[in-house]
Amino acid sequence: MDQVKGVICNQQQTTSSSSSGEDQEDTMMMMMMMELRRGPWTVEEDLTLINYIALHGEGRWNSLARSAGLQRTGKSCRLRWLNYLRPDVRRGNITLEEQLLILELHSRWGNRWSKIAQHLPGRTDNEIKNYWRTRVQKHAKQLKCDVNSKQFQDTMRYLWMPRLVERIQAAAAAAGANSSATAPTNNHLIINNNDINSMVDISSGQVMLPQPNMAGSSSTSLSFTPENSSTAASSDSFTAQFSPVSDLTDCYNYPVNHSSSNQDYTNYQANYNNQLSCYGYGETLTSPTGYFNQGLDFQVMEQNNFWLDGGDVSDNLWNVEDVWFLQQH
DNA sequence: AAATTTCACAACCGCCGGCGC
DNA sequence: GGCGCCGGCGGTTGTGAAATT
Repeated sequence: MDQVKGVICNQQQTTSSSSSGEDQEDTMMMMMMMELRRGPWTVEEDLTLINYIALHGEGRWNSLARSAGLQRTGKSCRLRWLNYLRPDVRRGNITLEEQLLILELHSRWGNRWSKIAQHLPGRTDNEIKNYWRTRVQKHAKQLKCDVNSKQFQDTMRYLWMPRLVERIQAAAAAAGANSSATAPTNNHLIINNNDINSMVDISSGQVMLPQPNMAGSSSTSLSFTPENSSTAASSDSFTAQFSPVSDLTDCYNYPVNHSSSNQDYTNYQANYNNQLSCYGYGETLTSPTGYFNQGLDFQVMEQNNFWLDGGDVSDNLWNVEDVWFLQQH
């Protein structure tokens, strides 16, 4: 494993790059003078870094690297510490709650990974960025649309995110006191995932998010309304609602399997229309761009074969609705 | 079983802004 | 105000593991 392919960098690869500024020259200088290592960190290097920071604290990364005797750039040390070695860093198993947060915050702020990461304690911008690229963009690719396109963003907002909320609540209800989310009490579902202290209001469908660096003293609500769609949002503070799950569960639970009939889906769609109209989504099933007003091409859906029965959690959130949603363009 | 492809994620790169001198 | 250093950020790449052919 930790084979040192940490190539001792001499003049490597710089020839073709556009020698932009001092960063590169400085780095090259340092590398030539100190034979700086690159690539995967070894256990010994990790321990050295951990021990040094334990004794002297972090910061001043370039001098830290030198003082600790690490043949790494300060940047490399900083990155290794922040993304991997820090005691409070959490890796892997991005929860449903975290996925919901990521989707919402990304729709709001775009690729502001560090800003998004501030709302996911223990998660690094790097991990969120990787999650986005490997999971979300993968689905955009499967659905043959651009991840930044309006229809994909609306698909996330009006289909995927409500589904996530439903799953979070279903999981909480099923698991009860043993789950990562406590059973609903007083119409509130507390998502108490060690680091994530979010709250879903059962009756209103609100998700309350903790503000960063405020120790849960205030919160932020997620929005799923057209008024607050990705194009409209601008404020860091937001409050709005998605449809209460208790009323829309059936919609999201449409049986996505191959035996579903056209009539089933038509009924389902009508139901969805009715439900949404109850919550201010308009006369018919609407999105800001009106995708829901179109007909349905089951043949195309069958051909696309998006009835997923496996894969990770996020995979399961994509189904016939998404394809249909996107087919409307 | 071997080869190939895909996935996940750690690490690097270049750019930029803040800050001290 | 200019300069250099440092650190943060977002984009990209490299690579081992897992899945597929």
